[in-house]
Amino acid sequence: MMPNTSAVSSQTRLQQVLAKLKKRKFRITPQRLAVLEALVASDQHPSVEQVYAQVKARFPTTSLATVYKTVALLKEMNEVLELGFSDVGNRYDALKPYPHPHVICTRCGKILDPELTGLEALTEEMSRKTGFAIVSHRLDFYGLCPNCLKGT
Amino acid sequence: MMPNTSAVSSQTRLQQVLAKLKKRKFRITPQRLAVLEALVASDQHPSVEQVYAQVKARFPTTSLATVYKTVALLKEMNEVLELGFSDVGNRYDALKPYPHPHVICTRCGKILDPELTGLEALTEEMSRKTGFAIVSHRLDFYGLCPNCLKGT
DNA sequence: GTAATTGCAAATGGTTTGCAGCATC
DNA sequence: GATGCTGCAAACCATTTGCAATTAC
Repeated sequence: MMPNTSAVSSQTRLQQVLAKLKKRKFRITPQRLAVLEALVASDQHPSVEQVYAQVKARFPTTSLATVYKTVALLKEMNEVLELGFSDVGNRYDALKPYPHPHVICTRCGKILDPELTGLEALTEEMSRKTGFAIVSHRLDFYGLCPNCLKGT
Repeated sequence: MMPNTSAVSSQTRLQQVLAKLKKRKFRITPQRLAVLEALVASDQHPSVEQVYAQVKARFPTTSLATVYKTVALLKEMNEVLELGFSDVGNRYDALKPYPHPHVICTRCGKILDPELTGLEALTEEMSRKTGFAIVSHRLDFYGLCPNCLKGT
């Protein structure tokens, strides 16, 4: 089954995840809610530290460990996508928690999630040439965004 | 300029890198040579620990730090490609030290480096849709290899 | 001979864990 | 009220670093 790839507002997405947490009988603590809201607030794939900073602004006693634990929980529920970068550490995407292509500007760090029609064909080519049954992928492009290109 | 993507024997590749090290006046120590040979001996993208184990078999006094330092040097010279995986840590490819697609079997860990003709078109589509000037990428597929599929 | 490299041990940084006390349901 | 969650501090693990001794050139 294909994931729903249409754009979802962060409000809707928040409600979606809250419903799944409740269904699985996890408690909705203020800290969890704040972590979730921070995750869902940005399409720029925030780091744990960035989430922590936002959460701490509202709940100053929150610990980093709690943020990590919440992220781990969401990861386990497949409600957040973890993107590991060897240079810049882990980033998270709670808006589109399924594999999808990224373009990352190596100058300003901006990230876009374009829809690529050619990806399906590429997966098919891969499968045909290797005999693998493909279940997932990771696809990131690196380069300069239009804005940073101007200043070159 | 496109990198030379044709298959290179590990012997040839070893000589290539040694020549570049000499040209840049880096010393060819026994430890470095052993690290390089271990890196080039496998197309399975070894970890630092795996390289270390091989090197230690021949030079028991070698330290892990030396392996890390050599790998860092090669990375800086663009003679090894670092592949970070959030679950399994960093892996290295000294045979094809430029971005290229991988398929990874999630059961047995086997890695293949197929040539995909559709990748160029996909990069072009990405560039056209976002206005980015693409300079690099990371593309990994995950699934089950033919062998592991049989035992399913 | 000299400057680079090694090997050790200590430091680092991101992430995880154990556990006592607290808060959600 | 019971169970799950939080926050703290310590533990972890891969990687990096400082430095004195060694070695390639």
